[in-house]
Amino acid sequence: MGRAPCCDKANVKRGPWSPEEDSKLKEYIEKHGTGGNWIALPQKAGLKRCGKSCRLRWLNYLRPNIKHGEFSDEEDRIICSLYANIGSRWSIIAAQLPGRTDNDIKNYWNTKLKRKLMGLLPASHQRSIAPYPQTPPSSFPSHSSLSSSIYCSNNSHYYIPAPTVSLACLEPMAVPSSNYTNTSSTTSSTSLPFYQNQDPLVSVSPIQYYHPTTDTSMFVFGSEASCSSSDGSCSQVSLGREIKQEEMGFQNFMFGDQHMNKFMVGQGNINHDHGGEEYVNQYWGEKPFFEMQTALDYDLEVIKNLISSNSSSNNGYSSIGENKTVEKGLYYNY
DNA sequence: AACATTTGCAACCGCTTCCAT
DNA sequence: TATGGAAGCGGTTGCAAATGT
Repeated sequence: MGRAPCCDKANVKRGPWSPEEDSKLKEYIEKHGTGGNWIALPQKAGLKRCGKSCRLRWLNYLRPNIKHGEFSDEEDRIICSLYANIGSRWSIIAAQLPGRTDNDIKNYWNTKLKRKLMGLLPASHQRSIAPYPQTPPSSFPSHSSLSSSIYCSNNSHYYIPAPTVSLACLEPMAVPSSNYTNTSSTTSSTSLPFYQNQDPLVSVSPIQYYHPTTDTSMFVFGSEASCSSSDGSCSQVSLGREIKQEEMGFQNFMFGDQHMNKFMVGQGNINHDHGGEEYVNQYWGEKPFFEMQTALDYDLEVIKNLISSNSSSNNGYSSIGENKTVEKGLYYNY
């Protein structure tokens, strides 16, 4: 039993909008607003269109201050940077580009920008990037939710994309410091004054923590899970995507250590109410941490990897063994 | 000039999320 | 807490225009 259709498909007009329809819709919304109900709007406006179609037409074409035409270099840069960090979250990307719609950006990316980027790397640089193996190396955490298509290989170094965020808006926050200053799995005090990035844009990205005294940064994918579903599984968001996990308090993380020039990815339990900290599936990468941030080279590598991993998967969704699903270049355990 | 292919983009489809009840 | 309906979102499709042969 599928869901009921949003409108009577047989009695609604489809296809391109006529100028008359446009002016009817525009006139109605300018006079009455949407009323918060797109389904009822077409009838009130005298249009034989589906409410969803009206909404799309208004948002993507008719609403004021819509910008059409060429994208600037600055817009290109913003799109690339955000795509590298959050993937195809077009609505979020669009929110950073005034006047641009998610549809516009998506079309621009798929038809122009992606190709432009794929041809942008100079040949010498392209040769320096080792082809990404289909599967992670054996040293890579076998049960980690961070795996094949997110990690990048560059010679013997493996790393995952880090968010390119500023340290400008940070709020104090207590986070575990074990395994962050020490590679051993022994726990340590959590009193270090880390600061959590509060930028709403970054809230869908790995959370960045910063320790001002030691001038070190740490990125954590996901958040402490709170279990509420009846089947005992948990949901949390990492990179804006949902991760379900069976064990309470487990989260996926990447610790970057600027002093050691190393980083670590893995999973851990930092739920202090349930037995403190425990880290599993650790993997220490040898890519200097600072190299993972902000450089355009880095973004291009990530983007290239994302593009190729997306195009090689089945519409971005393909099964990789039991309980694992590739989604837009990442796969998770659940 | 005619036809084939490619490109660009508007619109649609269906799934997920949100929110009121 | 569960449920249903509407909005939001991202992927895909269809088609006209542009370009190539």
